[in-house]
Amino acid sequence: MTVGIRHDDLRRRNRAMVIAAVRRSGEPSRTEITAITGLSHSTISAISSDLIAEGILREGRSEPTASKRGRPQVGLQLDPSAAAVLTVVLSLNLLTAAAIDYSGKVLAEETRRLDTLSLPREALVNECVQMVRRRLQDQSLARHRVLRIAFAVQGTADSHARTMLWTPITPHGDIPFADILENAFGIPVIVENDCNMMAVALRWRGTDRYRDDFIAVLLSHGIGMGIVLNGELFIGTQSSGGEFGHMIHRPNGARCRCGRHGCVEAYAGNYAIWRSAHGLDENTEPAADIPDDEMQRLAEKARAGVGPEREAYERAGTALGYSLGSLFAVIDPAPVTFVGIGATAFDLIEPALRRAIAQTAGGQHSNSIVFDIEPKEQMLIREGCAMRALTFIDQEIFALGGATALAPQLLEA
Amino acid sequence: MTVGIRHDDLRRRNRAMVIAAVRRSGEPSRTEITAITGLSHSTISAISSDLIAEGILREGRSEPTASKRGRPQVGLQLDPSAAAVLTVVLSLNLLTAAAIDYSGKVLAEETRRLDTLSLPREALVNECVQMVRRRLQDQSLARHRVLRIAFAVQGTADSHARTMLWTPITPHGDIPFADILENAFGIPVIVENDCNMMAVALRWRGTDRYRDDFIAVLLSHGIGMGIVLNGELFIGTQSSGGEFGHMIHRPNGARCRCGRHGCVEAYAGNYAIWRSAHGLDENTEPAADIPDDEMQRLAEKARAGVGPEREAYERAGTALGYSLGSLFAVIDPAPVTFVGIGATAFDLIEPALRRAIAQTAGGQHSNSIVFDIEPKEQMLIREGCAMRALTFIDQEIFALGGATALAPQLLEA
DNA sequence: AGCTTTTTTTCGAGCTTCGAAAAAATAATC
DNA sequence: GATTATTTTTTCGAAGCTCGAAAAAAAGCT
Repeated sequence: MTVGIRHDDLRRRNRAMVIAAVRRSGEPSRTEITAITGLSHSTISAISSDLIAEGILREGRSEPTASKRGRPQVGLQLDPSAAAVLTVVLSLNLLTAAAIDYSGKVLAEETRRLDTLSLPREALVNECVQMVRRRLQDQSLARHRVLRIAFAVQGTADSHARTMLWTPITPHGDIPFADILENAFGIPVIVENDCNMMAVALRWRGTDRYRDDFIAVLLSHGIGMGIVLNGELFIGTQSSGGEFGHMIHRPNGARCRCGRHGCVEAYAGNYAIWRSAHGLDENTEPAADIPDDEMQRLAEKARAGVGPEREAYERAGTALGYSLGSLFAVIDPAPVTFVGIGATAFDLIEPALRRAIAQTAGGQHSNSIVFDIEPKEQMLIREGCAMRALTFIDQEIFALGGATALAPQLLEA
Repeated sequence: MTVGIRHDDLRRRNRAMVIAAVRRSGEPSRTEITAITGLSHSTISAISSDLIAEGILREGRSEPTASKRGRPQVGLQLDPSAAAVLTVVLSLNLLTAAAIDYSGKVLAEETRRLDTLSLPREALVNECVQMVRRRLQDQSLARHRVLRIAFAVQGTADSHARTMLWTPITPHGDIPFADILENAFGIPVIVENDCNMMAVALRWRGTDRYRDDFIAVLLSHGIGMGIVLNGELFIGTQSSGGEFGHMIHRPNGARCRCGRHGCVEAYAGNYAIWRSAHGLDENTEPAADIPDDEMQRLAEKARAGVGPEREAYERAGTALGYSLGSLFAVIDPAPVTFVGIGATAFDLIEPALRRAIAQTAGGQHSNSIVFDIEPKEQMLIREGCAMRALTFIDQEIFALGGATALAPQLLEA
């Protein structure tokens, strides 16, 4: 806001605009880009011709748009071989990496089960480094230069997206994954919160209502949230990634994994539902991990009829409803996607959730609030990471123009 | 984000940048503006010479910066006669209007007491129109053209800042004040929430910690909030102006003025403290209005020793603490200024507030969170309105250049 | 084969910013 | 008091960008 626009910024910004238009629209013609960006035909022609010459865009081969009068439009698409990115997702007992080409297609992927809770710090770091090394040396990336690595983790990252500050999946904190991986491979790295990446992915999926303002809520062992406001990912002033799960539902209430009492998570996390369904006191120590099929069985029992299981899900719905409603009081209502294993039991949660939300200030139009379901969080997180890394390349590297002719990345460790 | 930058946008933006630099810095020299904006000397020279020729800026007369070697810097300041704005603030039983010159100085003001709760809709609207008419015809504005009117009201405005949707100060809602006043006077009008304007004012006061992220909380009959994030006023997706006062503190708790139960306001608003201090049930109907001196007396009693008054303030602090802490879980902690009559009793509220906030996720660094006090809300709201309207002129009118030579506004109704 | 329609490129004009040099205005020095 | 040094501000030509209009390209229609 405080810095002026220089003359050469202009080209950079407009190049970024054209690339963004292509990334968003699939295969727009130059004329369509003209309409999207509001720039003139001449400008779009000049910029896209540059981008094609630099190997960033290419003309689409297909010519399916028959039966129209004049010169046919020729669609522009991202050149898949212009670059590649790596995504790494670290979650409870699971490490996943994938190679993605510049157009966003998955080239290869790999998953490993780890006992993250008990693994020593060094071993955990080493697993990640080895995984990245294998992916980089894999032949799927032989013809690509990898320009970015996006690392997503459950928990909080610092505001510069360089260090994992805290996570519930291991007792070790303050791990500077960005520095570690950059030193090892010489490729820029960003560290991001998993729920934020879910939100980014939803935004790119392009559903109408997930454009400007929406929320992604992870219902898993813990509760997480990613928020998009005004079309941009909202990260708080310290980039903690929205600790929605630790909003206070009931002062001095049930015991939470975080050590405090009354958090939403202590009512709606897997362990909380499990604890409540088994009739345990709400101050019972949270279980470390509960397998997905165990939660599925719990949900089945709850669906079968009234009982402690049903009540546990209702309590979860109430906690989520009041907290979402309180959030909506400040943020204003927005569509919500529930992600993760808990989302498969949304039918059990929804009635109590809607009842609770209706009693809050943000719930005045409670019935018009839309909820969506997306059971598989892993894919969503990977998608978000990929888009995050790719748009970085678009804006910070390819928009510059001259700098495109970078030396090919070194793939040695 | 989706629209490209045209060549003529460049000048517009850089002109806006120069005007903003002058408005912010007081009386910067061209060289200082060069440093602030990052533009070249030549560009700043050209732009400021234009702005001076158009009567938007002028060279400062004072030359106090002695004792330096070379050619002395000559400061640039806003030309006070370039334009003027009107601010109108409507709050419980009070209507205030002020005329402000382009440099931000108050030219004249007027205050009227009204019984807003009982006044019919037509009469209320008429009071506002008459007030504006008197201000516009006043000779203090004889040599100024009024380019904007900013109308602040307790309650919610629509997202286009045109209609007052709902307010606690009168039973009438959906009053299109912007259209009414524009039709009457032919001057563009914006309708804003009072707490948002408090936040805008704090931002312009220029204290270091009120730059990028901070919160203004109005402690009055009701509880309101204005939030600035990333240096910009945050208004929710529907511009409801952050109904923080109606976050749920205790599900099914005390009765709130809004008809729901358990809202923060039902514990921390004037009526809630009064109700609690008098030992009334928490479901007792909220009082319509409580004079400031009555609240002062309550606070004195609470300071005198332990008793129901002291407890009432503690309950208020607890409610505010938990809610702020929950908000901080999502937004991340930020400095807070408490504004209004309740802020004068902050010494009574603070201990319980800090205790509560320390038990929430957002309160991990509870002791490092800074709280400030600003008892007089009226002045703050007026200041915010003025800056809002003035920056509108800066960006939407004066940044354009050619359009500056607008015909003088017609002052007739 | 010629005409119409639509997309894309080309080309000169008009702005804008920038860097370097010149001009302006003052303090320091001799 | 005249000269020199220093800092601010303006001037001027060069380079780059976008735009509109016109031309070129590539189809369908008659």
